[in-house]
Amino acid sequence: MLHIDNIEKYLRDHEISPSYQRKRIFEYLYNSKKHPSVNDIYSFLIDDIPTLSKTTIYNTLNLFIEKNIVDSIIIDGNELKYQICDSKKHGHFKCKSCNTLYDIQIDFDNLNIDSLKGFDIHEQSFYFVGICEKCKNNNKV
Amino acid sequence: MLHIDNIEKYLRDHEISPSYQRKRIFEYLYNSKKHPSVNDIYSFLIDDIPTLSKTTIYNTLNLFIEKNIVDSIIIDGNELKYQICDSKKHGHFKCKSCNTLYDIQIDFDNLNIDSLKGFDIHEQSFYFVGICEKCKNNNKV
DNA sequence: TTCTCTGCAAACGCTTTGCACGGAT
DNA sequence: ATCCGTGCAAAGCGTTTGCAGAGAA
Repeated sequence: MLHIDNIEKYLRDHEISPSYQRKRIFEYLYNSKKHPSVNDIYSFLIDDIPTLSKTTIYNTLNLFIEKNIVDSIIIDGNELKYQICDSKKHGHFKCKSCNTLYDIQIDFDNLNIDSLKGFDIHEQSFYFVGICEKCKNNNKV
Repeated sequence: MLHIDNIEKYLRDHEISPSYQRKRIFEYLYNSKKHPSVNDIYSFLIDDIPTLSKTTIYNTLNLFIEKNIVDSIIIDGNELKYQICDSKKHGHFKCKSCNTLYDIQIDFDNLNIDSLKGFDIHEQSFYFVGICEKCKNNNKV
């Protein structure tokens, strides 16, 4: 797991001038165990920053993506989710019942997929949808 | 690869009354090597069926999905792509250069991912983005 | 007739764009 | 004074919904 002890420095190191909004958005992403959407970020920060607009969140996230410190993922097709880039590649499992998005560690390097021979891979994504163990036990789905 | 020799019967067998539009949309999906979007289907069929509307394509595809004969996939986050359901699970590789979407055969059963133990998996998706061999050779990207 | 299918028009939700104000340097 | 970040308002785009007319049985 990526460890950052100084967000302001981290942003500067990635050529991002650390405005208050940008720091708070990054901080929320960094501390979040989930993979928040723009609305999640907005709902969380609006109490602290009453003037905050979603445009700023979109601007900021797109800047972060451009500077390669944040990734966007899409599971359902409705809204984008964001997460701090992590060198360790992982996939996702989305529980249909509780809507939790779990990180799934996958050893991509050992996949050895024949049909990918000769292709340059820049990005990869792997996800599952189903029912998580917790919901299976609680709700007997 | 799924083989269907009578589309009308295939639709009836899946509780779908085979209207002309539905047959043509299914036929296009079935013959298409790509994974067409609604716009792809519309562009292809509009010459033959000048009254065709995108609403009908959406209606039809959603009906097909409901009846489990078509899957929708999303790679980029902008528009949905559709494909005939195939029992053999596969992933996708999207070439950034030529925008081709390749099917990638993956042995999902042998993945043995520890963190998925105890989870019920209903859907799974696996994709890569990068440069395909053809584009590497042609354009020396 | 009755029921289903089609397709126009409008609505919807997420994201982007245009632009002007305000703060920092 | 200049530059950059912010945020309102509007536009954009893919998809869904409302609804009425056409067509099948």
